[in-house]
Amino acid sequence: MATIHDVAAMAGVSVTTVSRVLNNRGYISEDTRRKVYSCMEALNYQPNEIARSLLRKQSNLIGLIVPDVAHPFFSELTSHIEYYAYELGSKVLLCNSQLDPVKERDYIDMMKRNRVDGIIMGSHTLEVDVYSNLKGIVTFDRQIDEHIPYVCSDNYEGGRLATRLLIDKGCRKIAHICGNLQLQLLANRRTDAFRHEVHKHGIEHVIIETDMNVFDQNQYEAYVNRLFADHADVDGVFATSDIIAAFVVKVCRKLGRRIPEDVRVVGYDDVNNASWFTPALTTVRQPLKEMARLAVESIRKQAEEEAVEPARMLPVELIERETT
Amino acid sequence: MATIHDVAAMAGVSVTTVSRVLNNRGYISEDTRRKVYSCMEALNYQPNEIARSLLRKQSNLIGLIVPDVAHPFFSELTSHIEYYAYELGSKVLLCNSQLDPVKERDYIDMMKRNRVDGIIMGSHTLEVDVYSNLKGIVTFDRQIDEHIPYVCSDNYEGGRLATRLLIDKGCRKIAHICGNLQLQLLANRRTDAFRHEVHKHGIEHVIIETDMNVFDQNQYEAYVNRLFADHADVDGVFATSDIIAAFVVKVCRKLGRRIPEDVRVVGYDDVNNASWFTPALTTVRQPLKEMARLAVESIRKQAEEEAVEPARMLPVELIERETT
DNA sequence: TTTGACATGTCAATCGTTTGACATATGTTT
DNA sequence: AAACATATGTCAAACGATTGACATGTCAAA
Repeated sequence: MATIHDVAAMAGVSVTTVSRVLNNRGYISEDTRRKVYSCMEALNYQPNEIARSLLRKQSNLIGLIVPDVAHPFFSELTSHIEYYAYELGSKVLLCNSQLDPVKERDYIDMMKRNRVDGIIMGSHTLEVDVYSNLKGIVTFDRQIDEHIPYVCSDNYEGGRLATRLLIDKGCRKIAHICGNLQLQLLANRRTDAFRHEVHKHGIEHVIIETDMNVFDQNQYEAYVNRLFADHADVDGVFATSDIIAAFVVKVCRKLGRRIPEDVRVVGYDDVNNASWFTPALTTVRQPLKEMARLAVESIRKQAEEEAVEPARMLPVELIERETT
Repeated sequence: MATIHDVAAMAGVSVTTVSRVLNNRGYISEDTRRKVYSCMEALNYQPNEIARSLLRKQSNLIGLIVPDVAHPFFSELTSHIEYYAYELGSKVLLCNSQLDPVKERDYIDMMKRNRVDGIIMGSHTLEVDVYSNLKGIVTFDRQIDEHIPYVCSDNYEGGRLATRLLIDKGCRKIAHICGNLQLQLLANRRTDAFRHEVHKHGIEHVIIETDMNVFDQNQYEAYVNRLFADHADVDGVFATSDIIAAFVVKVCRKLGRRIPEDVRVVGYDDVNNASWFTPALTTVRQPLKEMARLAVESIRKQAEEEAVEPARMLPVELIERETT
């Protein structure tokens, strides 16, 4: 690969001059500017960003850690983050933690070694101290401690809306399938809201806590099968993700229960999938794109040492489709 | 951030010594080794990979360009690529081209500037010369020219299997929905196979060419609606992706056609989605994970200047589920 | 004639790390 | 005593680019 020296040599000028045209500083005549540009073209010169990063102490790299990009929720999130990073002239370094603490820690260290401008955590299994000593960080729907900014949506309201919809539609016994409540996720607020609503209205209910293992989808089916085996009279299900909801629909169909006549189902997230499904899924929409925007913005601000809001919570929206 | 000098100063040794323990070269006593490690720990030292990359002329970065990670096919591909990159100690730089030639070109230049070890192209809209002058490159299901290695699956066989299944099940009029045939995609072999089979058996058929615009999913629905409006007697559909197939199912349901009794549907790819759908989709499975492995391996080989196979084609498999 | 804008050059330091060449010890074997 | 392995140090160059300081021009305006 050609270096700035090669360009200078070919154009018959000094490297300082080339650098000057490259960075638009000092005086440069139109003549040399053109000459330099044409030499860069001829040599297929691309300034070495690695050298620049070293000098500037800025990599323009944003690290993104998610449990698995193959999961629709995270793939859509990733897509939006990439979009806003590109707008900023930054690049996205992608990592799947598989919720494996070893891999996650490894990735965080790797990112520190690569001097990323910041990390967006869509996953976390580790203790707080690992996250400190990072230029920038923001978590996604996860509150780790007061010093780490996060963006999330109004999980409590989402849980309330979903539960209320099922109650209003006349459900008598409602199941709620959620993730592992031991993990300190903000998503657990949905379960809080579910509990509150269901008690307020005196509705019979059951809560199923899954391992939230994103990767072994067969497990979901087993959970749902068990649910209907143990509680044949369930006529409403509020699942904490659209994928789980899809499995509920699948199992119901196998069991011969009609949706929404016999069982009503509400998902969560409103991933693209939700609208492709037949029947189309009723769900609670998170403003994913806007959340991604705020996350990237937070990293940018931290990199530029501007002040950042420690927490951003965005509104959710109930999307009624065919499963209720 | 602490540098190797800080570590050396704290440990009371020279930077050369620290570098020696870091890279395991030369003689080092157990004593100093321990001392150096504990100082690194205390200072939270992480060797600056940027400086290393500059010296080694190797970034350990693999660039991945896809149309959009939000698309299930590409998100699964990305996930597998990330997996194998991690195994190699490489990192994945993710780019969505949105099939926008400007953005794609911009990204390729960016990757050259960042001296990636290679690019995996899951998308391509550009002329060949842009791809040359790259350390490593491999395309995914796309044959650009003889000098650019690619990995793909047996598209012709996939098309044949899907078409034959519909014929064998007794379909009289089969529709095939494919992408833009102007783009030089290997996926077009599926259409070739469809044409061949359908002629061989004298089956009535119709081919719908879409813009393959991954992002505007409403378009798919419109295409499918038009299909059934124009050809009410279609009783078999072979769609070139599972997502399109999902829309076929959706529209059929709206139109009151039963699946598989009235219309049989075969998708393509076997993305995770396909098995979540109700009814579960019959589809042609591409060995995505293995394809990802080969792509990453090809980049690694190119970076290490080993010889690479110019083309790798993997077998596909017909997965019969509930839509046929 | 002096001043100042314009144009380019030379030189050296800096970013953080690696590496080879070479020096200088202290031990341990022959 | 010579030879050698072990352990560490000093020094400098290299990777590719940026930048500030300063020099040296030319040319036009005051």
